[in-house]
Amino acid sequence: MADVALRSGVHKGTVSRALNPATRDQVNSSTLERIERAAASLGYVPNVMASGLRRSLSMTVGVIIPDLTNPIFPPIIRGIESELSPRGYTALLANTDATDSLERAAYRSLLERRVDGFIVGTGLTDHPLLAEAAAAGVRMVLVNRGTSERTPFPLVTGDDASGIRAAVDHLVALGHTDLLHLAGPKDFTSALVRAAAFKEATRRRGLRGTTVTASAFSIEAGRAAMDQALQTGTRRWTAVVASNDLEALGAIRSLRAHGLRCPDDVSVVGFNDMAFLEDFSPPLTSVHVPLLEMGAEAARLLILGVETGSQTPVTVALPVSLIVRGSTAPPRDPRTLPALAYS
Amino acid sequence: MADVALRSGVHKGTVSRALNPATRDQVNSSTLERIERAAASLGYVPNVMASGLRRSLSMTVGVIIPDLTNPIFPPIIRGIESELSPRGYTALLANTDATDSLERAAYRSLLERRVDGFIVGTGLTDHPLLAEAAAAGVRMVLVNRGTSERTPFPLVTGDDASGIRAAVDHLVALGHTDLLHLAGPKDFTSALVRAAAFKEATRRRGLRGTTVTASAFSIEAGRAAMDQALQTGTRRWTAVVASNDLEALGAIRSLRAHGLRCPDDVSVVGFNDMAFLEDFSPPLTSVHVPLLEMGAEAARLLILGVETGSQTPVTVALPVSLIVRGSTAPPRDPRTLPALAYS
DNA sequence: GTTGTGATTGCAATCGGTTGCAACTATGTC
DNA sequence: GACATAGTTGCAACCGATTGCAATCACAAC
Repeated sequence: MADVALRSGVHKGTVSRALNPATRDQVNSSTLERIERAAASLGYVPNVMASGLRRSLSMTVGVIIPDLTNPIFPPIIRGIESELSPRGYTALLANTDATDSLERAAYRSLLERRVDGFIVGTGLTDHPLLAEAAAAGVRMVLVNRGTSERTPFPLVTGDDASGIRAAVDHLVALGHTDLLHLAGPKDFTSALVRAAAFKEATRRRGLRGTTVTASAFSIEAGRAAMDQALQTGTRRWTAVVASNDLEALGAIRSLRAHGLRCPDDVSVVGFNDMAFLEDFSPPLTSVHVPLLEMGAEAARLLILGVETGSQTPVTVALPVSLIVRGSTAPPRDPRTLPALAYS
Repeated sequence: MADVALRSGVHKGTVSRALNPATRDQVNSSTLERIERAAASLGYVPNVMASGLRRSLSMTVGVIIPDLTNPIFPPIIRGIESELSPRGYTALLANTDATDSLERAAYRSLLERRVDGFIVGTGLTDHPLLAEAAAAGVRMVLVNRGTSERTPFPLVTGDDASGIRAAVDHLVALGHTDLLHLAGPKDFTSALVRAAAFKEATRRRGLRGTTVTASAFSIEAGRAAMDQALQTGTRRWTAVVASNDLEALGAIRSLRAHGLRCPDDVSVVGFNDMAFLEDFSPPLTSVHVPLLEMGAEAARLLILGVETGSQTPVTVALPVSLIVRGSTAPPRDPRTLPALAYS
């Protein structure tokens, strides 16, 4: 910038004003043009760090998620980015593998970079970091999963309860009366909310509902939980509502290993409607969650908080919808169930 | 930091030395302890921007990709991050949608943030930005896809040619002698390399090989290209080697729409081995590319370049391997081909 | 001719660390 | 006791912008 000032024969303060859109009108148009020419010919690139240092603003947002390879996160992050980049913000990404130590490290590292705010998608129910952040006056928005306690931060999720209700209604309409819920780990609020909604929905409709809990939101955990469900005595349920698409996929693998077919023997509904579900075997019926929009809304909320300087802990529950594909069908006549099912 | 200095009764220069691991041994251990206590009690968080300003180092790396929701990128980025974060670097993410203007904007925006280097996964064959970056002395590593011209930047890819050869060999072993290559768009080098390898492999083995080119590396484009291939006269080929898993998926959709089954009527091989392929219908045989490792290697190369201050344009081709699943099988007797196939 | 007004521009402090250099202290050596 | 040496710490300039305040200037009004 000093070079530009020298080249155009003005003080660097004037250059600063000329190059900043907000103060551009304070400088004479002929000077402005001269400065702009000088800047262009010198290939001047402003230093956001220096500007940020002075204005204590970094124009960056920290995004903390457990694992980018979990298919729900890429769309969320794209959504976030779609709102950030037009406004000049950039996303700093950190994965935590849901590890407490990595999570602290990521938080700290982003804090050291003076991010203007955080978008957090880890969603562990109890989180000391949140209280800490709140106390420190950090701007933050929770996405996808909330926390058990009240937090001072806004939250953007899908409407979990209504998604589960839609899934149950769909199965009921097909003729199922005995359902299994493949719940997610208890330390995630989304899992808790969905499990509660399942209980409530089956009770209301007078259905039999059983629940098994997977140890993680993953294919492996879903499969293990399903294995367990299939090993305990006589199976009565004819359909499964999973808390997550990955668990649903694991469940289908387990069913297949036990000689049961989906949807012929057992119907399965997933949750999130991750990409490519229609190409799966069978194409998975799932609750569509507007992940992109979720990320975008979270980013909007965060920027609002950053720019107004205050946040209200609203909860935004985005509408979801059931996408019916090939993994759900009317139940078979129980008498024709294959023997293996009872093993 | 001034507060910490005040509190511990030393000069801020000393605090700086005490808190920096590299200069920590220059300060007396009792003073050090006093400073650390003061820092902790004050909740001091160093400002990386300020430090970066002085040292002209930002400890950040810009990652430019076309689209995070393309399933090959999340693993690559995880790989990158796994190398960056232990060394104190953070990734700044930017999507470009393969748009030239967005790409320039992303590059510029990251440059303004004074990233220490770039990892670029866009892979358009001709790229003015690369020449520009090279001229500006920017550190950069290309990942997944290279460029047609020689660039002064290192490149990390999978071994495309050997992957295609493995796919062809596998199909030959099954008894196929007439293959179709579903190529990727010509403006991506990976597509070009794979197409050339296909030509070469079929020629060497004395097979008939046809090529159709998809307009993008996507399901839709793959499907469209396949539709086209199926509409042109009599089909002789019995297997398809796609340039990419998404194209393969699109091809399978097209086949299905034309009343052809995979692998019964037509075998299909994908490329990249993206996640969840084994749950697809049919489970897709694909060339496994070590995406995580690719990202990690790119990050290592970049950090090396940043820290040594010089880069050599090496090309690292990571070994790939064919993962055989359910989408490939021996060809049917041509006479039993369903009539639809000839439509 | 004087004064007021608004538009430009210069000045210099500041943001929060880093670092070469100088100063000071304690210890050891002859 | 003088002096060299190593270990600590203070000093102050600097990184590259931003911005409140003051200075300057041109022009119009009186």
